[in-house]
Amino acid sequence: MKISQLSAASGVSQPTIKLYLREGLLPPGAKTHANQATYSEAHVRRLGIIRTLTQVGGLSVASAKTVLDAIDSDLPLNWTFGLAQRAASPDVDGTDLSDTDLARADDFLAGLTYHDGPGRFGVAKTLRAMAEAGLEADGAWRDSYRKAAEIIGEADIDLIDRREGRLAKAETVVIGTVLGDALLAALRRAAQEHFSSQRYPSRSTETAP
Amino acid sequence: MKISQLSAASGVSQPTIKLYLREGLLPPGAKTHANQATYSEAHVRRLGIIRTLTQVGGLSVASAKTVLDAIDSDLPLNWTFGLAQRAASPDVDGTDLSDTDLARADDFLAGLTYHDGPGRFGVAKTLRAMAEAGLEADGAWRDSYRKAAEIIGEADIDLIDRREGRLAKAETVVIGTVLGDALLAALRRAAQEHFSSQRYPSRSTETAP
DNA sequence: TCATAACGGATACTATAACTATCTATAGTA
DNA sequence: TACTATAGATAGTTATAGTATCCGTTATGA
Repeated sequence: MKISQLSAASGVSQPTIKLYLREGLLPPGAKTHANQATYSEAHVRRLGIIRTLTQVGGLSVASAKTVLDAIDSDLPLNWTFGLAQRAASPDVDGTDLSDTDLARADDFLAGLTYHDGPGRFGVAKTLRAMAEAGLEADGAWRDSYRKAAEIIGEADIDLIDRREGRLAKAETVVIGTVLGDALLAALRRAAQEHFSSQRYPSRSTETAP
Repeated sequence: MKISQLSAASGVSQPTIKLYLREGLLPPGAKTHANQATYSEAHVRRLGIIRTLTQVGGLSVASAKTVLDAIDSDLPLNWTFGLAQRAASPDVDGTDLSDTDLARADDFLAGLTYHDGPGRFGVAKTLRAMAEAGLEADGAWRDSYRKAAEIIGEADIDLIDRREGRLAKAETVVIGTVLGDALLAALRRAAQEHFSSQRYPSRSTETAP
């Protein structure tokens, strides 16, 4: 398969494919000459994953590269997990978080063991932003969110457990981490619409401009 | 309060404040002369919300403007809801979704009434991406996600119900929609870490590079 | 009061990211 | 042989977010 066919098969333009080759997201084709190479079905599939990560998951090209590298590597699975979480969570380091911020997060996470990482830091950062924005979340709301997160987190781990082989597990980790966020956000919107229209039936058919 | 004090009080640089004024995100100060104006505490608060939406929520300046306009307007609350959902959900229109895509989404959403909008379309889009990426989600995982979304969606509506007055409700809708996504994603990571380390205790202290 | 600093507002500039276009020498092809 | 396609390098484009500079005017304090 030549690059024109790869472009046609994947729906990605030739210059963009060349970009991904340059940046190392896509492995080079098999060289037949100094300026000829052939590509395989694996390249088509890889391009699909790249577009999924960048278009649906909203990852930058650089972030997509790090998680793709993690899939290909033979790093322990929990490292891949951490890399995927970090790639999908913009700029989450512990700096600029005060003890108060972390205490608020740990309080919210009551019942969950926590470690330094995207989860704890992200919760701390978001709760601080909510407090600053004047959105005081009451206990009932917080309990619902924690309960929902527990259900999902366990389901995610179960799903990975059910995969066989490191590559399948790693792909599930990466795709699941990135697309799970998007799916959850969309489901949340659908559920909001459901309960909103259930509670205010008269308005249920109105839509925003 | 002059612009230098507004900058100091909000932590936003003067040129950036001028940018937000130009773009209409921040209302102009009270003019005292042709080239003098004074700003209030409301401007400080507004800047906080703008930074929250753009920095934590990841909204573009243009998207932030639309939801801020929605807070200020006297549109029905469910319109504000829709606008906030749309602003926080990049490019979710129904085009490019096939009947198959929508059927898959509706199947997933079983039990929830659904309408055309960011929720249904986003679910359809994400599930299609998962299928293309070869991540087949089994029934147990799907049930967990739907259950979690129901818990959260109802909690969100309850929280809004408990607010008094249109402005408070509208602010809760906007901040809650945008920051709720971020909080949920972070909680999910924390829960994944929790169950992962519970299940594989030997690896629990390792961290990704 | 008058020199200097700060102001509002307009304009121009910079940085980054993600593509896109063009160029060159070479290889396949009709 | 003529002509298109190719790999790879280089340069250009677009959009977004923020920064810097300039201008004439206003405030301020020694």
